[in-house]
Amino acid sequence: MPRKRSISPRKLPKQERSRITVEAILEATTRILTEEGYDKASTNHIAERAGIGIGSLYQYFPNKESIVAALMEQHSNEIAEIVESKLSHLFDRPIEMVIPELIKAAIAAHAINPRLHQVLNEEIPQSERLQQMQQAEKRIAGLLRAYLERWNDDIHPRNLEMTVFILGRTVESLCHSAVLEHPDFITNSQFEREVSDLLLFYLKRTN
Amino acid sequence: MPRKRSISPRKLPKQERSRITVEAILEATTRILTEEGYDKASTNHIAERAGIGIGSLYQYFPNKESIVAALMEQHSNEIAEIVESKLSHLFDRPIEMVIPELIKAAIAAHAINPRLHQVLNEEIPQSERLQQMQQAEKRIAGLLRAYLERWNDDIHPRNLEMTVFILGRTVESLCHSAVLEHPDFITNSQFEREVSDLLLFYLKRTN
DNA sequence: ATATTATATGAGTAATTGCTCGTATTTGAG
DNA sequence: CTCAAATACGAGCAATTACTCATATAATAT
Repeated sequence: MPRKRSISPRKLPKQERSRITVEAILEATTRILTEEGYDKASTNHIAERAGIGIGSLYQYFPNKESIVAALMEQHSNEIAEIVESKLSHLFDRPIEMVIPELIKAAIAAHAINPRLHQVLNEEIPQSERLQQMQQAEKRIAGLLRAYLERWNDDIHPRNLEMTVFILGRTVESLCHSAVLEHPDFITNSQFEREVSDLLLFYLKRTN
Repeated sequence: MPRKRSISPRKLPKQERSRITVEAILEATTRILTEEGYDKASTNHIAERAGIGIGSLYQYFPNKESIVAALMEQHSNEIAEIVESKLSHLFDRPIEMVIPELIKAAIAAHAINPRLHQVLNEEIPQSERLQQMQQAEKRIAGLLRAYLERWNDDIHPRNLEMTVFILGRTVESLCHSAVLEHPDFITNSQFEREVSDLLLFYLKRTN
């Protein structure tokens, strides 16, 4: 009977000081990931930069994997919440209004901590990167699908599933790369405008 | 004077048997990366699966980094060549013909070894992933820019640099994700058609 | 004050890592 | 055949890794 490698915390902090310890661990991990990269994020180093003993770290996290998982869930939720809160009001608005807002939201979400987002997305070994990260994308894909279905009379995509995929991937990929590789694109609103056009002409096409 | 960590081979193979050894090393590394992931690719393990001694490995590669770098350059060249050879004939053809071919080429390029492409793109620590990988994208971006300039009278993008970026990123990202996450999309030609529409309506827009 | 629980600690361990170096074998030129 | 150059080898080292455990301190409850 192979014991599953647990991801959940070893024990929950009950006093204030331990809450601070847990926070320090997550903060230190974030700093290391963004400043030094994933391969420098050893548990010993995390404890050191958090200013705690290595033993304390293992009081609350059963293994290294669970620390990164906690960080992913946190970051993933922040992103999904930004997009969801911006789009939830716009369900009955026409697509010309929704798409630009979606793009603005995606850029804002990526601007929280671009480097952390990059490391979490690109540097974590597959085996550790559970579904947690893609969970945000799933939630957003659900929103998009619901929206497209609600406006079915105006948009009528050839293939709903494929359109949701193209929409989601394009927005995510373009905003992600732009924030990291072309911060100059983001300063004015031209980039938003271009990406909006890309998607709007596609969705509104008639044939 | 800090000695730079070299990437180039320690010595060049001069006899046939050493050429075989070098090939075995690269092949074993590819197999490990695709089957077991980057974090299982230790130099000892590579030598073992290549059927050679660890000492032999270090005859031709100064360090682990250089093995991955060699693999990246190889893979990167294969991809760039596929796309370039397909597009070089089409410089004077209209965009309605070129875009679908570009997408077909991109899908074909990603189909060579999708899992290797994924690991090389998503699992290698930033510090090791030199520019070599993005070199293929740079070459392709150059082609796209030249094409857009040649058809400047028909397409007149608002911002050439931004349009090249959007074009390149969208094609790469959609083909990459589709091959890995939606192989069912690839079997028929509907996906090609959809992505073509996405880009064509954008490029041909008049306003 | 005492007992119980929660929290903190870091020396130590077993495993793995990238890599060296002395030595052995094979090859091809003269 | 001779011999220098090319190639192969792998035991072993220093460094790093994830993680344990015995012990100590602090907070809380009674």
